[in-house]
Amino acid sequence: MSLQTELTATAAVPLSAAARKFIVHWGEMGSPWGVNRTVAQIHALLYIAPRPLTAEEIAGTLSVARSNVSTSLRELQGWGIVRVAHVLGDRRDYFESMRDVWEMFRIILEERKRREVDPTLAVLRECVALLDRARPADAEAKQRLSELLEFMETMDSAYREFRTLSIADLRRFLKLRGGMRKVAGLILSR
Amino acid sequence: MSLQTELTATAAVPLSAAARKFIVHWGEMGSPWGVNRTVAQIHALLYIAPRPLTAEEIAGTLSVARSNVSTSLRELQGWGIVRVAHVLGDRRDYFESMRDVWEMFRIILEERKRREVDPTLAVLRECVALLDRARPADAEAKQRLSELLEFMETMDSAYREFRTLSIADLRRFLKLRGGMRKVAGLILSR
DNA sequence: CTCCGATTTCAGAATATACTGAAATTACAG
DNA sequence: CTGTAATTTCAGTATATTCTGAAATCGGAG
Repeated sequence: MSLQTELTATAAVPLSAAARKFIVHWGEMGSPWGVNRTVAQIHALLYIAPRPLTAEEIAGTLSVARSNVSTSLRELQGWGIVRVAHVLGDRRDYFESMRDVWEMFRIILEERKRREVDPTLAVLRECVALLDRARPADAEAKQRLSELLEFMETMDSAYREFRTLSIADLRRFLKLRGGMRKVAGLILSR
Repeated sequence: MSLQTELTATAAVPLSAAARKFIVHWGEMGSPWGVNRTVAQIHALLYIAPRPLTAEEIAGTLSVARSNVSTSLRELQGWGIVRVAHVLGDRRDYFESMRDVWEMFRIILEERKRREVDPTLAVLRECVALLDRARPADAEAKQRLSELLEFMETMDSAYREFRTLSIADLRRFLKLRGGMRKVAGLILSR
């Protein structure tokens, strides 16, 4: 028997009231972001945990099936915001969340763009191409889809540039009070 | 019997292949954005339609129940991107989508901030306040939640400023090639 | 190779969400 | 007020998603 297991049947990590509140809320906010409750709760737990946790501990703390934890951890690893760590002399996998919120934000943005924006751009291009040789009755649809495509392409390019900024620069820029005003003054009104 | 009704049992609007492709795709993209398929499809249909449509026509075109259309239209009106229009001498409600993609983008961003970001900020503030008088064991959680709160507050302020720009300025800014580089050069490296 | 703890897979159960159709309500014409 | 088209509400049904627990797989120790 490993040193850590002792006689705990369900190895739950103790949580303060604040920690519980945060985990529950993060779980509820998951849906609009396209991740289910358990995945979001596990992420919340790992984010505030003072040390990496085993799947067993996560299951015990959140009261969900061990198998569910396994699947959810795989998804979080797929997003690239959770990774495996190991403890010397312990065969079990320990999991820890990325700490840097700015980096996490960037990764999630990138991933969502890949999954949602890129396929939509592809479809819009196809549709506009199809409508180029269409009847006059489809003129309105063509106009609308072209505008939508142009909008999304503008956003996409802006995002690509924004992505080239270092986290440090991005942070400094967003923290500037009156930053947007300055941008408007310096760059726009030429 | 009104002039428009004639003998059509299910009043469907004819759709080109491109239009169908767009509507189907937009419906699939709905989930990650927190709206269900029908709502997203109705929005897509109204967006490309050359004229306002009745609920009946929408139901016929998309093959969904009339009552479902009613509920979904209500939701779209709640988001503020669809509105009712009327035709002289016709009692029925006609529905049309907002046309300006930039304005639609702004409205959706605003609404999502209100529904997702604001409540999370409130919870994080509560949690950090609770952890201020907590045991040393919770030091890590406090640190993590403080950082997350600071990050979200920075984003929130940046968004508030960004919101003060006119659509025209915003558009010009995002369309600037090398815009981000210029911002970095002019504002950041002081 | 065998054993055993750790992990993953997956079929079925539980739950949540979306949708339908009938009934109720609304609102306008006559 | 009465009749009727238009719309909304809502209880029940259908569908989709999430979760569980048992079984299979993995992988290292001996």
